[in-house]
Amino acid sequence: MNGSNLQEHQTHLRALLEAYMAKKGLRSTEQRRLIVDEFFKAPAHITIEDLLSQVRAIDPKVGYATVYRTLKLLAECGVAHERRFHDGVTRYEIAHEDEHHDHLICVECGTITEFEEPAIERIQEEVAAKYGFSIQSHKHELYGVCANCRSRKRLT
Amino acid sequence: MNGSNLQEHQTHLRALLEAYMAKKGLRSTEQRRLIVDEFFKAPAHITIEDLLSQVRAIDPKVGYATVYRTLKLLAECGVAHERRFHDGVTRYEIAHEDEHHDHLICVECGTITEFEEPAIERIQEEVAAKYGFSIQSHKHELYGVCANCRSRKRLT
DNA sequence: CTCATTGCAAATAATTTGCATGTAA
DNA sequence: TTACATGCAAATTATTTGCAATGAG
Repeated sequence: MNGSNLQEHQTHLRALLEAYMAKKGLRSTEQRRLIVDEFFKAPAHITIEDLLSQVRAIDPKVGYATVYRTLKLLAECGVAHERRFHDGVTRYEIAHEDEHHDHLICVECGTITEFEEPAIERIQEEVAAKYGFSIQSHKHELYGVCANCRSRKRLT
Repeated sequence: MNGSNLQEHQTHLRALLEAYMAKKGLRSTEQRRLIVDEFFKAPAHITIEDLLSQVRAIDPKVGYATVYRTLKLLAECGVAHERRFHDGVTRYEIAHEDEHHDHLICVECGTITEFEEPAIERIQEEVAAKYGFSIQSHKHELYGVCANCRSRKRLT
């Protein structure tokens, strides 16, 4: 995805949010705008905790609950996805233009890498068809040791 | 897997547990025996809550924490696996003889179906290799609507 | 006897909610 | 003005832990 597509995609997501808020009679507040802006700038798979401190660097008065509620809102309207990996903390990720990606999670350093594999997607659909199941979403995570950690271990 | 293999497998798991307990100097108590027996009889993907009431039907004095600690123990020695699906509750599953299976989860009725797909396993390994990543475990869950719920919906 | 285990209750951790006050529209 | 939003603190939910009493080896 090139720069202008990224730009367009963000614009699209913001429009999605705006439409959802209009439909529900929700209001655009200073806090929400700030939280949303920071969320778009934040690294993928950010936690509420981390996003809160990023937000508080700009406005220290923002409360925990507001960030929670705003991210729930983003998740509801499809702008963000909630992800829970093995550490019991919910992480949020901007909705990708292409939703078909999964995760490699390093159990040593916690690094999360995304991958995409159309062949897996296709087989998933076959499996679902076999069971008469219609897929709405999926979660596919590989836990193990990343290349970095593996080479670090070989050195020690 | 036929009946005698199932039997053998259970025996194997019990031996695994016994060995682990011996190694760690842990004791075989009435509660642990009861909880483990009930766990083996319980449906797959049982919650602590449900297992506790199953256990309390036999011995009402057993505490929540004991079930927790016993299932943690089973998970540690590889007799059970902890699974967390989208509802925020930890579920436990008996370790299968064949570990390579994944889950279809119905978002309507909550039914969890297991599936096995060697082709996906193989591609996973290819993906991992591409990133220099060594897989220790994985989680692959398909969320959607099961055949039953789909036909029920068509009728209404 | 010794030390792991139990059951209870209290502690944590993550998240959610109630409510008085603030503020978009 | 009206009712949604905020920030705080308190409530919830799931899980974990401390500890005195109990019980296995």
